[in-house]
Amino acid sequence: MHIEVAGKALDVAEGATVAQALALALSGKQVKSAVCARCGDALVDLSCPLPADCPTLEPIFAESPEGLTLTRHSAAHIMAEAVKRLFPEAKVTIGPAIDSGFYYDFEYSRPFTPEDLVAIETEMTRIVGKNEDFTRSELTLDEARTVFGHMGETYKIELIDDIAERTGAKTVSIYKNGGFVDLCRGPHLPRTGMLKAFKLMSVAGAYWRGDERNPMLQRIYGTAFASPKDLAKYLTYLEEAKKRDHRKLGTQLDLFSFHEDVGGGMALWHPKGALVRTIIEDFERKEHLKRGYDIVVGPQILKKELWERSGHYENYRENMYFTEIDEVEYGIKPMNCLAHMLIFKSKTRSYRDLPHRYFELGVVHRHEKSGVLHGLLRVRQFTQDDAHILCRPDQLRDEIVGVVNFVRDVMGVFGFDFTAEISTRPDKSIGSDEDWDRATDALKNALDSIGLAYEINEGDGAFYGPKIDIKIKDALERSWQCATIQCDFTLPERFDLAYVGQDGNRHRPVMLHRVILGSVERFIGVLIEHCAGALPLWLAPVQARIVTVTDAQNEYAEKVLQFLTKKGIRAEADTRNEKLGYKIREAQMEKIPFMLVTGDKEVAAETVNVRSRLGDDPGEMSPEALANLIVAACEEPFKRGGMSYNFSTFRTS
RNA sequence: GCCCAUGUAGCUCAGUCGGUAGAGCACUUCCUUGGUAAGGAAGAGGUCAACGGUUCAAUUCCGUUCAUGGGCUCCA
Repeated sequence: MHIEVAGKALDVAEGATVAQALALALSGKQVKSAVCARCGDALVDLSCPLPADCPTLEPIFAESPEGLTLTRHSAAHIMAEAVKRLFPEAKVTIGPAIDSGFYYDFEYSRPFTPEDLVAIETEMTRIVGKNEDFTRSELTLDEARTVFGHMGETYKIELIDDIAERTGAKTVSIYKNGGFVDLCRGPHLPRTGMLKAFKLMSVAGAYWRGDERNPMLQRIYGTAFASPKDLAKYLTYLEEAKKRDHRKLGTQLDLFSFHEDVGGGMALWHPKGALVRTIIEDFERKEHLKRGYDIVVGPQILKKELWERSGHYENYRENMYFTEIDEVEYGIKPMNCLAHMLIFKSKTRSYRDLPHRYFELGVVHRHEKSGVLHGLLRVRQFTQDDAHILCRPDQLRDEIVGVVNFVRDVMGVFGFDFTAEISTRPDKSIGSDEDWDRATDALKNALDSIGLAYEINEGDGAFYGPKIDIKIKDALERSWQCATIQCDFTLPERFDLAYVGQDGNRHRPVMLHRVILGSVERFIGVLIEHCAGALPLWLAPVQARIVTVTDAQNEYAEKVLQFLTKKGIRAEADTRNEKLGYKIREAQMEKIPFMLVTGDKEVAAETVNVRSRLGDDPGEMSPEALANLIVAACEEPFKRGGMSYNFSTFRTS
């Protein structure tokens, strides 16, 4: 038969295997290093006979994304083989490749221990060393049920039934490596020996099919790469991420803490951390005022009846805290919208005055499940930079544009790139098709007009309206959801919000919920990891520390400190009786942007010798020049978005 | 919420196969006046997360609670 192999047009004998076909176009070494092949759109095993309808054949190597996924999937099978050898009673379930490696879920009478992991890893190494073949065969459903029934693999039978029902398939494929047989779509590595680099990472509980009503299984996580070098690189990356962990840095830099006696998910902000928050919040308040928002403040608890009217009591009660005063039940707010609605409703509104943009740095409480709490990234009390925009339908698009531009400008200040996703109407939702179409179009339109690319998540919107989610990317390429813009058709309806139109009639306003940073807590957590604790100059709790060489310079240091403080710079003086190197080290570890070395030479010249935490030392200069440098550098990040901001304090002591 | 692991000084961690504990850093005092990532000495600091049980005796073993960490979407 006539096909194209790796770009070369060739004649391939009938009945040839994929590997044999590849060998016609590639060197022996290349064929040996291929893990599978792409035939048309499908991936096929090298050992398979060449499929009849296969116009093109391309080798897939371990280094490619498909090759990596395949390698990991095969690693999962090898791990399962090892587990079945060591723990014959264990039942296998599923074992896919994932972004960070692979896992396999087992049912076993007891949890696997770290010692078990070591033994399993050793067994895997042995299996790799034996270089067993992965062999594929096709079975009818009944044959497959019999095979797995004999082995007592009840989960596999459940999967077979599920596949039959879902796809209508008449046959399934199984793969065998060593003594281990698994139901699997494949393809796989030709031989176990081709697994060059793997490591088992952790054990965890996981529900069968992710459903907490199902039995808890034992999941073993591992990772695998095309080469030991890639594996080492990944492990280094994990180390780096660990070093940047905001929980660790939060303690080290004395920004915040959690306290057992307070309860989970509630942060205590120390002076330095609280200062960082204060600056961010101050910037946000000012910037919102500049952009035509009004600052409002709502109460922390509102009567239960109000939450019933909004629908939160019905849909969100599980996540809310309640309290009682004089036999009246109150709900602690998990969202800020209710007060904003009532503010709008407090008097008759005219079409002339729309839009109303209510901004609140609102403290909300949400009862997150105890198991999901995570440092500042997942807490139970947090502050949202929340706003609700109430506008006429014809203003919707421009309002969305305004919000997206706002997001872009703010993320630019912090140095985050971001991407946008639009989520459309889910199956379970309220509102007319017309409303949904109009709102979804407004969201798309707004992004189009700004020229921001976006993905569509069909059916992923909230039940009350479509939304835009913004995901930012940090220095380690991890993405975080912060900003969201959500259209809402329910709340204006439920609260009977109205404005008087040009025609003198009552009209329903459109409502947008939106946050820029999302949760201030979470954002600061992400920011800390992004900058590895070295907060940008404008946010650094201490911007400069004067370090004296000996106590002979203490008086001068005090003078410089007074001067810088008057200039609005957050400075302090380290006049302790310690050596210079010691003070420098400490300041460096605290990630203070500028260390001002002050010895006899500087006193005489009335200068300071400026050392930067980055190592690009600006050198000796007058306190005046330094103050100007810092002030200018603090303003820099805001210029890109055409903004300006400056937080200055004038401490007296 | 569920599974597993962990909880010892402010921080990082040893240790006790059941006989109430130790290091380094940080802190305090003293010596040292030293030019860009740790000078030296002494001292103080702990209901061994909390509560209950077993025991002559529990920080250690068992149970419960609280907190922290890794998971609980990836569909053969």
